[in-house]
Amino acid sequence: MTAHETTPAPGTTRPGGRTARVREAVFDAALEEVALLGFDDISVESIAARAGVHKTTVYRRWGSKDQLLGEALKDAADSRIGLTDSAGSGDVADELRLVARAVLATVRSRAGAAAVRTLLSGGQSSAEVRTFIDGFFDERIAQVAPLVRRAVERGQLPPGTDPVVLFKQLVGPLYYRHFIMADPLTEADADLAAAAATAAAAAGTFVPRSAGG
Amino acid sequence: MTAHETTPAPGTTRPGGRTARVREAVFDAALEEVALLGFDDISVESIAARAGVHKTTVYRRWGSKDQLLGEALKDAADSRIGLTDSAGSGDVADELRLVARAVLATVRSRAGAAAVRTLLSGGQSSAEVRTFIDGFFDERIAQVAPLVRRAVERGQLPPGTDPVVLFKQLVGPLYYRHFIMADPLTEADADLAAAAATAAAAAGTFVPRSAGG
DNA sequence: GATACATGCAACGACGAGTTGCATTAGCGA
DNA sequence: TCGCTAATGCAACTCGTCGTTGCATGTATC
Repeated sequence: MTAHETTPAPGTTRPGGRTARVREAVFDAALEEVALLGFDDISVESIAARAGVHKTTVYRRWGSKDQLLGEALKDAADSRIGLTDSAGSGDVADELRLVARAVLATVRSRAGAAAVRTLLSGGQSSAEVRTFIDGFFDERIAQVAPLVRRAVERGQLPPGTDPVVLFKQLVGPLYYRHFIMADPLTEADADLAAAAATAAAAAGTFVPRSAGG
Repeated sequence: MTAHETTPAPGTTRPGGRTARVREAVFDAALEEVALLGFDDISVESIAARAGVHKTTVYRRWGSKDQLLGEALKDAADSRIGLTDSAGSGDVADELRLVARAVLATVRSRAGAAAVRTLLSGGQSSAEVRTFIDGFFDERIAQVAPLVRRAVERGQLPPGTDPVVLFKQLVGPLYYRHFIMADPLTEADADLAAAAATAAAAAGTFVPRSAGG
Protein backbone atom coordinates (compact mmCIF):
# COMPACT_ATOMS: atom_id res chain seq x y z
CA MET A 1 0.00 0.00 0.00
CA THR A 2 2.99 2.24 0.34
CA ALA A 3 3.74 4.31 -2.69
CA HIS A 4 6.65 2.44 -4.22
CA GLU A 5 8.79 0.40 -1.86
CA THR A 6 10.71 -1.25 -4.69
CA THR A 7 12.92 1.67 -5.48
CA PRO A 8 14.88 0.77 -8.61
CA ALA A 9 18.56 1.18 -7.90
CA PRO A 10 19.65 4.19 -9.97
CA GLY A 11 21.49 3.08 -13.06
CA THR A 12 21.80 -0.49 -11.91
CA THR A 13 19.30 -2.13 -14.21
CA ARG A 14 16.98 -0.77 -16.76
CA PRO A 15 13.92 0.47 -14.89
CA GLY A 16 10.67 -1.33 -15.52
CA GLY A 17 12.25 -4.75 -15.79
CA ARG A 18 11.05 -6.61 -12.78
CA THR A 19 12.66 -9.77 -14.10
CA ALA A 20 16.05 -8.11 -14.26
CA ARG A 21 15.61 -6.63 -10.83
CA VAL A 22 14.76 -9.98 -9.29
CA ARG A 23 17.62 -11.62 -11.12
CA GLU A 24 20.04 -9.08 -9.76
CA ALA A 25 18.74 -9.33 -6.22
CA VAL A 26 18.85 -13.12 -6.21
CA PHE A 27 22.37 -13.29 -7.67
CA ASP A 28 23.48 -10.75 -5.12
CA ALA A 29 21.97 -12.69 -2.25
CA ALA A 30 23.29 -16.01 -3.53
CA LEU A 31 26.88 -14.78 -3.77
CA GLU A 32 26.73 -13.16 -0.39
CA GLU A 33 25.25 -16.22 1.27
CA VAL A 34 27.71 -18.64 -0.24
CA ALA A 35 30.66 -16.39 0.52
CA LEU A 36 29.54 -16.24 4.11
CA LEU A 37 28.40 -19.77 4.79
CA GLY A 38 29.67 -22.02 2.03
CA PHE A 39 27.75 -23.98 -0.53
CA ASP A 40 26.24 -26.66 1.64
CA ASP A 41 25.08 -24.50 4.48
CA ILE A 42 22.83 -22.29 2.42
CA SER A 43 19.34 -23.01 1.16
CA VAL A 44 17.35 -21.67 -1.71
CA GLU A 45 14.90 -20.38 0.83
CA SER A 46 17.51 -18.33 2.70
CA ILE A 47 18.76 -16.85 -0.56
CA ALA A 48 15.24 -15.97 -1.56
CA ALA A 49 14.57 -14.40 1.82
CA ARG A 50 17.73 -12.31 1.59
CA ALA A 51 16.78 -11.26 -1.91
CA GLY A 52 13.30 -10.32 -0.77
CA VAL A 53 11.56 -12.74 -3.10
CA HIS A 54 9.66 -15.95 -2.57
CA LYS A 55 11.45 -19.28 -2.85
CA THR A 56 8.99 -20.41 -5.48
CA THR A 57 10.31 -17.72 -7.76
CA VAL A 58 13.85 -18.99 -7.41
CA TYR A 59 12.88 -22.60 -7.96
CA ARG A 60 10.84 -21.70 -11.01
CA ARG A 61 13.57 -19.65 -12.64
CA TRP A 62 16.69 -21.62 -11.76
CA GLY A 63 15.46 -25.01 -10.72
CA SER A 64 18.20 -25.80 -8.24
CA LYS A 65 20.88 -24.30 -6.04
CA ASP A 66 23.53 -25.69 -8.36
CA GLN A 67 22.26 -23.91 -11.42
CA LEU A 68 21.58 -20.72 -9.50
CA LEU A 69 25.13 -20.52 -8.19
CA GLY A 70 26.50 -21.44 -11.58
CA GLU A 71 24.66 -18.61 -13.27
CA ALA A 72 25.40 -16.17 -10.48
CA LEU A 73 29.12 -16.87 -10.76
CA LYS A 74 29.01 -16.68 -14.52
CA ASP A 75 27.25 -13.36 -14.28
CA ALA A 76 29.84 -12.09 -11.84
CA ALA A 77 32.62 -13.24 -14.13
CA ASP A 78 31.09 -11.48 -17.11
CA SER A 79 30.84 -8.22 -15.27
CA ARG A 80 34.34 -8.52 -13.89
CA ILE A 81 36.56 -5.64 -14.80
CA GLY A 82 39.24 -6.39 -17.34
CA LEU A 83 42.82 -7.01 -16.43
CA THR A 84 44.94 -4.01 -15.89
CA ASP A 85 47.37 -4.34 -18.75
CA SER A 86 49.90 -2.01 -17.23
CA ALA A 87 52.80 -4.04 -18.49
CA GLY A 88 54.97 -1.10 -19.38
CA SER A 89 56.69 -0.97 -16.03
CA GLY A 90 59.75 -2.75 -17.24
CA ASP A 91 60.35 -4.29 -13.84
CA VAL A 92 59.08 -7.82 -13.32
CA ALA A 93 58.84 -7.26 -9.58
CA ASP A 94 56.42 -4.38 -10.09
CA GLU A 95 54.39 -6.33 -12.60
CA LEU A 96 54.08 -9.39 -10.36
CA ARG A 97 53.08 -7.13 -7.53
CA LEU A 98 50.20 -5.86 -9.63
CA VAL A 99 49.19 -9.44 -10.38
CA ALA A 100 49.29 -10.36 -6.71
CA ARG A 101 47.19 -7.38 -5.78
CA ALA A 102 44.67 -8.22 -8.47
CA VAL A 103 44.44 -11.77 -7.17
CA LEU A 104 44.03 -10.53 -3.63
CA ALA A 105 41.25 -8.23 -4.75
CA THR A 106 39.51 -11.16 -6.42
CA VAL A 107 39.95 -13.39 -3.40
CA ARG A 108 38.55 -10.73 -1.15
CA SER A 109 35.71 -9.86 -3.49
CA ARG A 110 32.38 -11.42 -2.84
CA ALA A 111 32.29 -13.23 -6.16
CA GLY A 112 35.78 -14.62 -5.73
CA ALA A 113 35.18 -15.74 -2.20
CA ALA A 114 31.89 -17.25 -3.28
CA ALA A 115 33.54 -19.18 -6.08
CA VAL A 116 36.29 -20.62 -3.95
CA ARG A 117 34.02 -21.40 -1.04
CA THR A 118 31.61 -23.06 -3.42
CA LEU A 119 34.40 -25.15 -4.82
CA LEU A 120 35.78 -26.06 -1.44
CA SER A 121 32.50 -26.87 0.22
CA GLY A 122 30.60 -29.25 -1.96
CA GLY A 123 30.37 -27.37 -5.23
CA GLN A 124 32.89 -29.64 -6.87
CA SER A 125 30.03 -31.55 -8.39
CA SER A 126 28.99 -28.42 -10.21
CA ALA A 127 30.70 -28.20 -13.58
CA GLU A 128 29.85 -24.54 -13.85
CA VAL A 129 31.75 -23.64 -10.71
CA ARG A 130 34.75 -25.59 -11.91
CA THR A 131 34.53 -23.75 -15.22
CA PHE A 132 34.48 -20.44 -13.42
CA ILE A 133 37.61 -21.26 -11.45
CA ASP A 134 39.42 -22.64 -14.46
CA GLY A 135 38.46 -19.59 -16.47
CA PHE A 136 39.87 -17.30 -13.84
CA PHE A 137 43.06 -19.33 -13.71
CA ASP A 138 43.49 -19.32 -17.47
CA GLU A 139 42.86 -15.61 -17.55
CA ARG A 140 45.60 -14.95 -15.04
CA ILE A 141 48.02 -17.30 -16.73
CA ALA A 142 47.38 -15.47 -19.99
CA GLN A 143 48.39 -12.32 -18.17
CA VAL A 144 51.45 -13.76 -16.47
CA ALA A 145 52.90 -15.72 -19.37
CA PRO A 146 53.86 -12.76 -21.61
CA LEU A 147 54.99 -10.88 -18.54
CA VAL A 148 57.42 -13.68 -17.73
CA ARG A 149 58.51 -13.91 -21.35
CA ARG A 150 59.38 -10.23 -21.47
CA ALA A 151 61.20 -10.45 -18.13
CA VAL A 152 63.31 -13.27 -19.53
CA GLU A 153 64.07 -11.20 -22.61
CA ARG A 154 65.14 -8.34 -20.40
CA GLY A 155 67.38 -10.68 -18.45
CA GLN A 156 65.45 -10.22 -15.19
CA LEU A 157 64.46 -13.87 -15.00
CA PRO A 158 66.42 -16.92 -16.14
CA PRO A 159 65.44 -18.54 -19.45
CA GLY A 160 63.00 -21.42 -19.14
CA THR A 161 61.11 -19.94 -16.20
CA ASP A 162 57.72 -21.67 -16.11
CA PRO A 163 54.95 -19.06 -15.79
CA VAL A 164 52.39 -21.57 -14.52
CA VAL A 165 54.64 -22.73 -11.71
CA LEU A 166 55.49 -19.16 -10.89
CA PHE A 167 51.84 -18.16 -10.78
CA LYS A 168 50.85 -21.03 -8.50
CA GLN A 169 53.74 -20.23 -6.22
CA LEU A 170 52.71 -16.59 -6.19
CA VAL A 171 49.02 -17.01 -5.36
CA GLY A 172 49.25 -20.16 -3.22
CA PRO A 173 50.15 -18.37 -0.01
CA LEU A 174 47.37 -15.82 -0.54
CA TYR A 175 44.72 -18.51 -0.90
CA TYR A 176 46.15 -20.51 1.96
CA ARG A 177 46.25 -17.58 4.32
CA HIS A 178 42.85 -16.27 3.33
CA PHE A 179 40.78 -19.44 3.16
CA ILE A 180 42.56 -21.81 5.53
CA MET A 181 44.37 -19.68 8.08
CA ALA A 182 41.71 -16.97 7.91
CA ASP A 183 44.40 -14.29 8.07
CA PRO A 184 43.19 -10.77 7.39
CA LEU A 185 45.15 -9.90 4.26
CA THR A 186 46.26 -6.51 3.08
CA GLU A 187 48.06 -5.19 0.05
CA ALA A 188 51.30 -5.59 1.97
CA ASP A 189 50.70 -9.34 2.07
CA ALA A 190 50.14 -9.40 -1.66
CA ASP A 191 53.37 -7.47 -2.12
CA LEU A 192 55.17 -9.94 0.11
CA ALA A 193 53.91 -12.90 -1.92
CA ALA A 194 54.98 -11.15 -5.10
CA ALA A 195 58.41 -10.35 -3.72
CA ALA A 196 58.89 -13.96 -2.63
CA ALA A 197 57.84 -15.30 -6.01
CA THR A 198 60.09 -12.82 -7.77
CA ALA A 199 63.11 -13.73 -5.67
CA ALA A 200 62.52 -17.44 -6.17
CA ALA A 201 62.06 -16.95 -9.90
CA ALA A 202 65.21 -14.85 -10.16
CA ALA A 203 67.11 -17.62 -8.40
CA GLY A 204 66.00 -20.03 -11.11
CA THR A 205 63.67 -22.05 -8.91
CA PHE A 206 60.97 -22.18 -11.55
CA VAL A 207 63.13 -23.42 -14.38
CA PRO A 208 62.27 -27.09 -15.02
CA ARG A 209 65.16 -29.51 -14.95
CA SER A 210 64.57 -30.68 -18.51
CA ALA A 211 64.60 -27.13 -19.89
CA GLY A 212 68.23 -26.28 -20.37
CA GLY A 213 69.32 -22.68 -20.82
CA MET B 1 26.82 -68.11 12.65
CA THR B 2 30.23 -68.25 11.07
CA ALA B 3 33.02 -68.99 13.49
CA HIS B 4 34.45 -65.54 14.13
CA GLU B 5 33.91 -62.95 11.44
CA THR B 6 35.16 -60.12 13.62
CA THR B 7 38.84 -60.85 13.34
CA PRO B 8 40.60 -58.49 15.73
CA ALA B 9 43.22 -56.54 13.84
CA PRO B 10 46.55 -57.90 15.13
CA GLY B 11 48.11 -55.52 17.57
CA THR B 12 45.75 -52.71 16.74
CA THR B 13 43.54 -52.75 19.79
CA ARG B 14 43.41 -54.97 22.77
CA PRO B 15 41.50 -58.10 21.71
CA GLY B 16 38.17 -58.72 23.30
CA GLY B 17 37.14 -55.09 23.39
CA ARG B 18 34.21 -54.75 21.09
CA THR B 19 33.87 -51.13 22.12
CA ALA B 20 37.41 -50.37 21.00
CA ARG B 21 36.85 -52.22 17.76
CA VAL B 22 33.73 -50.25 16.93
CA ARG B 23 35.43 -47.02 17.91
CA GLU B 24 38.31 -47.76 15.59
CA ALA B 25 36.07 -48.76 12.70
CA VAL B 26 33.87 -45.69 13.05
CA PHE B 27 36.80 -43.27 13.30
CA ASP B 28 38.33 -44.92 10.28
CA ALA B 29 35.14 -44.63 8.29
CA ALA B 30 34.51 -41.06 9.41
CA LEU B 31 37.94 -39.81 8.34
CA GLU B 32 37.73 -41.59 5.03
CA GLU B 33 34.26 -40.27 4.28
CA VAL B 34 35.06 -36.69 5.17
CA ALA B 35 38.34 -36.75 3.26
CA LEU B 36 36.47 -37.98 0.22
CA LEU B 37 33.28 -35.95 0.34
CA GLY B 38 33.74 -33.09 2.77
CA PHE B 39 31.97 -32.40 6.00
CA ASP B 40 28.54 -31.48 4.75
CA ASP B 41 28.10 -34.21 2.20
CA ILE B 42 28.45 -37.07 4.62
CA SER B 43 25.89 -38.46 7.02
CA VAL B 44 26.16 -40.38 10.23
CA GLU B 45 24.32 -43.17 8.48
CA SER B 46 26.87 -43.43 5.67
CA ILE B 47 29.73 -43.45 8.17
CA ALA B 48 28.02 -46.17 10.16
CA ALA B 49 27.41 -48.21 7.03
CA ARG B 50 31.05 -47.93 6.00
CA ALA B 51 32.11 -48.92 9.49
CA GLY B 52 29.76 -51.88 9.44
CA VAL B 53 27.76 -50.74 12.45
CA HIS B 54 24.27 -49.40 12.88
CA LYS B 55 23.65 -45.68 12.92
CA THR B 56 22.01 -45.96 16.32
CA THR B 57 25.34 -47.03 17.74
CA VAL B 58 27.04 -43.93 16.43
CA TYR B 59 24.33 -41.61 17.65
CA ARG B 60 24.36 -43.19 21.07
CA ARG B 61 28.11 -42.97 21.48
CA TRP B 62 28.92 -39.66 19.88
CA GLY B 63 25.65 -37.83 19.67
CA SER B 64 26.40 -35.83 16.54
CA LYS B 65 28.54 -35.66 13.44
CA ASP B 66 30.39 -32.69 14.92
CA GLN B 67 31.52 -34.52 18.02
CA LEU B 68 32.32 -37.67 16.10
CA LEU B 69 34.62 -35.84 13.70
CA GLY B 70 36.16 -33.90 16.53
CA GLU B 71 37.06 -37.06 18.42
CA ALA B 72 38.19 -38.85 15.28
CA LEU B 73 40.57 -36.02 14.42
CA LYS B 74 41.83 -35.80 17.97
CA ASP B 75 42.46 -39.53 17.94
CA ALA B 76 44.33 -39.23 14.67
CA ALA B 77 46.40 -36.37 16.04
CA ASP B 78 47.33 -38.35 19.13
CA SER B 79 48.54 -41.26 17.08
CA ARG B 80 50.45 -39.05 14.67
CA ILE B 81 54.11 -39.85 14.44
CA GLY B 82 56.50 -37.35 15.95
CA LEU B 83 58.42 -34.83 13.94
CA THR B 84 61.59 -35.99 12.36
CA ASP B 85 64.13 -33.93 14.21
CA SER B 86 66.86 -34.41 11.64
CA ALA B 87 68.19 -30.91 12.11
CA GLY B 88 71.81 -31.83 11.82
CA SER B 89 71.99 -31.27 8.11
CA GLY B 90 73.57 -27.89 8.40
CA ASP B 91 71.90 -26.70 5.21
CA VAL B 92 68.70 -24.73 5.58
CA ALA B 93 67.59 -25.76 2.10
CA ASP B 94 67.74 -29.42 3.07
CA GLU B 95 65.94 -28.81 6.31
CA LEU B 96 63.13 -26.85 4.71
CA ARG B 97 62.82 -29.59 2.13
CA LEU B 98 62.18 -32.04 4.94
CA VAL B 99 59.56 -29.74 6.41
CA ALA B 100 57.84 -29.38 3.05
CA ARG B 101 57.80 -33.13 2.55
CA ALA B 102 56.36 -33.65 6.01
CA VAL B 103 53.63 -31.14 5.28
CA LEU B 104 52.90 -32.79 1.97
CA ALA B 105 52.63 -36.15 3.71
CA THR B 106 50.18 -34.71 6.19
CA VAL B 107 48.13 -33.03 3.50
CA ARG B 108 47.95 -36.26 1.56
CA SER B 109 47.22 -38.37 4.62
CA ARG B 110 43.66 -39.25 5.32
CA ALA B 111 43.61 -37.46 8.65
CA GLY B 112 45.16 -34.31 7.24
CA ALA B 113 42.88 -34.20 4.25
CA ALA B 114 39.95 -34.88 6.54
CA ALA B 115 40.91 -32.03 8.84
CA VAL B 116 41.32 -29.48 6.08
CA ARG B 117 38.25 -30.58 4.21
CA THR B 118 36.28 -30.45 7.41
CA LEU B 119 37.49 -26.95 8.05
CA LEU B 120 36.84 -25.78 4.53
CA SER B 121 33.42 -27.33 4.14
CA GLY B 122 31.32 -26.38 7.10
CA GLY B 123 33.36 -27.63 10.02
CA GLN B 124 34.37 -24.13 11.01
CA SER B 125 31.68 -24.20 13.63
CA SER B 126 33.45 -27.09 15.28
CA ALA B 127 35.96 -25.82 17.79
CA GLU B 128 37.65 -29.20 17.89
CA VAL B 129 38.52 -29.09 14.22
CA ARG B 130 39.91 -25.60 14.59
CA THR B 131 41.97 -26.83 17.52
CA PHE B 132 43.31 -29.67 15.44
CA ILE B 133 44.44 -27.33 12.67
CA ASP B 134 45.93 -24.81 15.06
CA GLY B 135 47.76 -27.56 16.89
CA PHE B 136 49.27 -28.80 13.67
CA PHE B 137 50.31 -25.27 12.74
CA ASP B 138 51.90 -24.58 16.11
CA GLU B 139 53.71 -27.89 15.94
CA ARG B 140 55.25 -27.03 12.60
CA ILE B 141 56.16 -23.52 13.65
CA ALA B 142 57.90 -24.97 16.68
CA GLN B 143 59.90 -27.04 14.26
CA VAL B 144 60.68 -24.27 11.81
CA ALA B 145 61.54 -21.49 14.27
CA PRO B 146 64.77 -23.00 15.67
CA LEU B 147 65.67 -24.15 12.20
CA VAL B 148 65.48 -20.59 10.94
CA ARG B 149 67.38 -19.31 13.96
CA ARG B 150 70.24 -21.70 13.34
CA ALA B 151 70.29 -20.81 9.65
CA VAL B 152 70.59 -17.15 10.57
CA GLU B 153 73.45 -17.97 12.96
CA ARG B 154 75.18 -19.84 10.18
CA GLY B 155 74.73 -16.88 7.89
CA GLN B 156 72.51 -18.79 5.46
CA LEU B 157 69.53 -16.53 6.05
CA PRO B 158 69.49 -12.80 6.77
CA PRO B 159 68.93 -11.70 10.40
CA GLY B 160 65.35 -10.94 11.29
CA THR B 161 63.86 -13.59 9.00
CA ASP B 162 60.33 -14.28 10.27
CA PRO B 163 59.79 -18.03 10.62
CA VAL B 164 56.00 -17.75 10.61
CA VAL B 165 55.97 -15.81 7.36
CA LEU B 166 58.47 -18.22 5.89
CA PHE B 167 56.38 -21.21 6.89
CA LYS B 168 53.17 -19.81 5.44
CA GLN B 169 54.97 -18.96 2.25
CA LEU B 170 56.38 -22.47 2.13
CA VAL B 171 53.20 -24.45 2.66
CA GLY B 172 50.74 -22.10 0.97
CA PRO B 173 51.39 -23.35 -2.56
CA LEU B 174 51.08 -26.95 -1.41
CA TYR B 175 47.66 -26.40 0.15
CA TYR B 176 46.53 -24.30 -2.77
CA ARG B 177 47.57 -26.83 -5.36
CA HIS B 178 46.23 -29.79 -3.44
CA PHE B 179 42.89 -28.52 -2.22
CA ILE B 180 41.95 -25.87 -4.75
CA MET B 181 43.70 -26.76 -7.98
CA ALA B 182 43.46 -30.48 -7.24
CA ASP B 183 46.96 -30.99 -8.64
CA PRO B 184 48.42 -34.42 -8.00
CA LEU B 185 51.42 -33.55 -5.84
CA THR B 186 54.66 -35.43 -5.52
CA GLU B 187 57.78 -35.03 -3.44
CA ALA B 188 59.23 -32.99 -6.31
CA ASP B 189 56.51 -30.41 -5.75
CA ALA B 190 57.32 -30.24 -2.07
CA ASP B 191 60.98 -29.77 -2.97
CA LEU B 192 60.03 -27.00 -5.36
CA ALA B 193 58.04 -25.18 -2.71
CA ALA B 194 60.94 -25.54 -0.30
CA ALA B 195 63.43 -24.26 -2.84
CA ALA B 196 61.25 -21.26 -3.61
CA ALA B 197 60.85 -20.43 0.05
CA THR B 198 64.55 -20.83 0.64
CA ALA B 199 65.46 -18.56 -2.24
CA ALA B 200 62.99 -15.92 -1.13
CA ALA B 201 64.21 -16.13 2.45
CA ALA B 202 67.83 -15.87 1.38
CA ALA B 203 66.93 -12.76 -0.58
CA GLY B 204 65.61 -11.19 2.59
CA THR B 205 61.97 -11.23 1.58
CA PHE B 206 60.82 -12.45 4.98
CA VAL B 207 62.62 -9.82 7.04
CA PRO B 208 60.01 -7.37 8.35
CA ARG B 209 60.63 -3.73 7.61
CA SER B 210 60.68 -2.78 11.27
CA ALA B 211 63.29 -5.41 12.12
CA GLY B 212 66.59 -3.77 11.35
CA GLY B 213 69.75 -5.86 10.99
C1' DG C 1 -6.98 0.51 -19.35
C1' DA C 2 -6.63 -4.57 -20.99
C1' DT C 3 -3.81 -8.57 -21.40
C1' DA C 4 -0.08 -11.77 -20.74
C1' DC C 5 3.28 -13.07 -17.68
C1' DA C 6 5.92 -13.12 -13.44
C1' DT C 7 5.53 -13.40 -8.63
C1' DG C 8 3.37 -14.33 -3.92
C1' DC C 9 1.16 -17.55 -1.09
C1' DA C 10 -0.28 -21.67 1.22
C1' DA C 11 -0.58 -26.31 1.26
C1' DC C 12 1.26 -30.64 0.15
C1' DG C 13 4.30 -34.94 -0.55
C1' DA C 14 8.91 -36.79 -0.22
C1' DC C 15 12.97 -37.48 1.98
C1' DG C 16 16.52 -37.73 5.48
C1' DA C 17 18.06 -36.82 10.21
C1' DG C 18 17.78 -38.12 14.74
C1' DT C 19 15.10 -40.74 18.56
C1' DT C 20 13.03 -44.54 21.13
C1' DG C 21 11.64 -49.26 22.84
C1' DC C 22 12.82 -53.72 22.58
C1' DA C 23 15.20 -58.01 21.00
C1' DT C 24 19.74 -59.86 20.38
C1' DT C 25 24.50 -60.52 20.97
C1' DA C 26 29.10 -60.13 22.83
C1' DG C 27 32.29 -59.71 26.61
C1' DC C 28 33.50 -60.71 31.28
C1' DG C 29 33.58 -63.05 35.63
C1' DA C 30 32.39 -67.06 38.55
C1' DT D 1 30.70 -73.83 30.95
C1' DC D 2 27.16 -70.67 32.48
C1' DG D 3 24.92 -66.41 33.71
C1' DC D 4 24.90 -61.41 34.04
C1' DT D 5 25.60 -56.84 32.26
C1' DA D 6 26.20 -53.66 28.75
C1' DA D 7 26.62 -52.64 24.03
C1' DT D 8 24.69 -53.29 19.59
C1' DG D 9 21.07 -54.33 15.97
C1' DC D 10 16.62 -53.43 14.38
C1' DA D 11 12.34 -51.31 13.17
C1' DA D 12 9.26 -47.86 13.68
C1' DC D 13 8.41 -43.29 14.71
C1' DT D 14 8.66 -37.94 14.89
C1' DC D 15 10.16 -33.84 13.01
C1' DG D 16 12.09 -30.44 10.05
C1' DT D 17 13.35 -29.13 5.50
C1' DC D 18 13.41 -29.40 0.54
C1' DG D 19 11.09 -28.94 -3.59
C1' DT D 20 6.43 -28.93 -6.05
C1' DT D 21 1.76 -27.50 -7.31
C1' DG D 22 -2.65 -24.80 -7.91
C1' DC D 23 -4.38 -20.57 -7.54
C1' DA D 24 -4.59 -15.58 -6.32
C1' DT D 25 -2.25 -11.24 -6.89
C1' DG D 26 0.57 -7.83 -8.89
C1' DT D 27 3.27 -5.81 -12.71
C1' DA D 28 4.94 -4.46 -17.27
C1' DT D 29 3.83 -3.57 -21.97
C1' DC D 30 0.70 -2.42 -25.64
